Amino acid sequence: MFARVNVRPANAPSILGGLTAQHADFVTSEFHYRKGAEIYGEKEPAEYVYQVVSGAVRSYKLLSDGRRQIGAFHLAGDIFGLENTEHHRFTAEAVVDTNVRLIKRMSLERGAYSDSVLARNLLVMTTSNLRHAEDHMLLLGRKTALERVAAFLLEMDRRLTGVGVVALPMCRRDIADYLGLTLETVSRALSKLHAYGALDFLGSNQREIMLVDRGKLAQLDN
Amino acid sequence: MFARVNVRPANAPSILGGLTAQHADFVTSEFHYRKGAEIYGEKEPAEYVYQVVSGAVRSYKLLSDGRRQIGAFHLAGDIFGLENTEHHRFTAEAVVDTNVRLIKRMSLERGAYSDSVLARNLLVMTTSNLRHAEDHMLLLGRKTALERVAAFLLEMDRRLTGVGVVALPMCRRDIADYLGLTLETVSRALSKLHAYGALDFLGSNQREIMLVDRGKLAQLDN
DNA sequence: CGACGGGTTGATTGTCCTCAAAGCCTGTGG
DNA sequence: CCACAGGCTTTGAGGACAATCAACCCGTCG
Repeated sequence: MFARVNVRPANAPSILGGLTAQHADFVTSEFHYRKGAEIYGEKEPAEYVYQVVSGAVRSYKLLSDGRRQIGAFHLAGDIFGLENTEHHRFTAEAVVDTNVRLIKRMSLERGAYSDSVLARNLLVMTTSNLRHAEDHMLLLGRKTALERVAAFLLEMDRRLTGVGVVALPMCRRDIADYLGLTLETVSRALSKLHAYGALDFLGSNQREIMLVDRGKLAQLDN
Repeated sequence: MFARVNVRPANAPSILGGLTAQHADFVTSEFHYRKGAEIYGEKEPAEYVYQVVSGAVRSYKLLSDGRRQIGAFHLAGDIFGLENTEHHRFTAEAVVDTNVRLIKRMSLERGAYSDSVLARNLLVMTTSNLRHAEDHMLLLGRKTALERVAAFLLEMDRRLTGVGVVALPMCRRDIADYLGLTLETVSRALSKLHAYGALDFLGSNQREIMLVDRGKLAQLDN
């Protein structure tokens, strides 16, 4: 059968790997967060940097009336909470039960001064976040609902280590808030893609999706 | 009367200033681009980093059918084209007649290895771009047309050195493609804000806008 | 002058949102 | 073991906001 929980991906960044090797004292501890638990809040002082060991995390901003925009999902292996600012710019919550590794931010800053490789890695990670945000602006500003959902599935397919199957850790509402849509629109788009023959639903909870025809999805993705 | 062309802002980053002082050989030349001229294209090798001396630049991505998302406007003093990747991720064009200073990217990279201050500055600039993109995702994903236009005006008010007046260098279509709207919707929103008493039009071309009541705009901005 | 670029405004359309109902699965407690 | 509640999802009906299509205005420039 198919794994329900995401495992350590093959493409996990060597950044923290290298970091732990060279700077073992940076890694302070590992922590478990229950589904829905807040890891840090927007505007809180940024004391730590985090790496997802297992599970998934959502980073989001809120408007005053509760509208929510999820800026990114962090999956196993991903590093998040690296702000380079005094305060967090997002709220981070566990999407499902999640294990997280913590690194003290102060040590990273200090390290970056003395260690040009570490400095370079910080820049690479920040650039990678920037690239994702830039692509997501295009999606949010200019793509249709169907195109957004197709792009989302392809992104998750790439990032989750599914063996042909995308096992989404997040609910429809999370997907909607990531894509700038409503949960109903996401659901309708998925149904449409199913009818179109681009995907199949596997599990009983509709979160395991087999991408039957990636070509059809890619065509929608532009 | 009011200046029609943006002048060098007081808050221009000291980053490149310091850079030119310490690494004068990095600055290769200054260049003029006519209104509408392309400075570089998406996926072109990133050879240079740029700084706007006067004028304005738009950075955008296109979908295959021509839909356009402007990721950022670069105004006098701003640095752009700093990708940290081999290739540019946006196309950059002059919004109006624009003067631009060029810095060879290779020299920057080399400098960052030996010079930790320079490395730090690269990170700061990238982080600043990231923060802007993160805020813009919230706008594109979750704000209404009126809220987007209000936020846009406040951003331009902050960034342009207007003496009470925002002298927009870009046309309605550019604003629309920045805000994920159509030019008609932008125009309607501006008319609505005018009727609402939040702003006045000054010039004959409707691009000089006086923010009569920033409070009203800020309220819409959340 | 007449063409053109840029802007506004009106009428209509369409995509997505909102509101609502129902189904399914899981877990819990009698 | 079954009843039932709650979370999550799907689907339908109607409505709203922004897009589209279109007309017109204004200023500039050849």
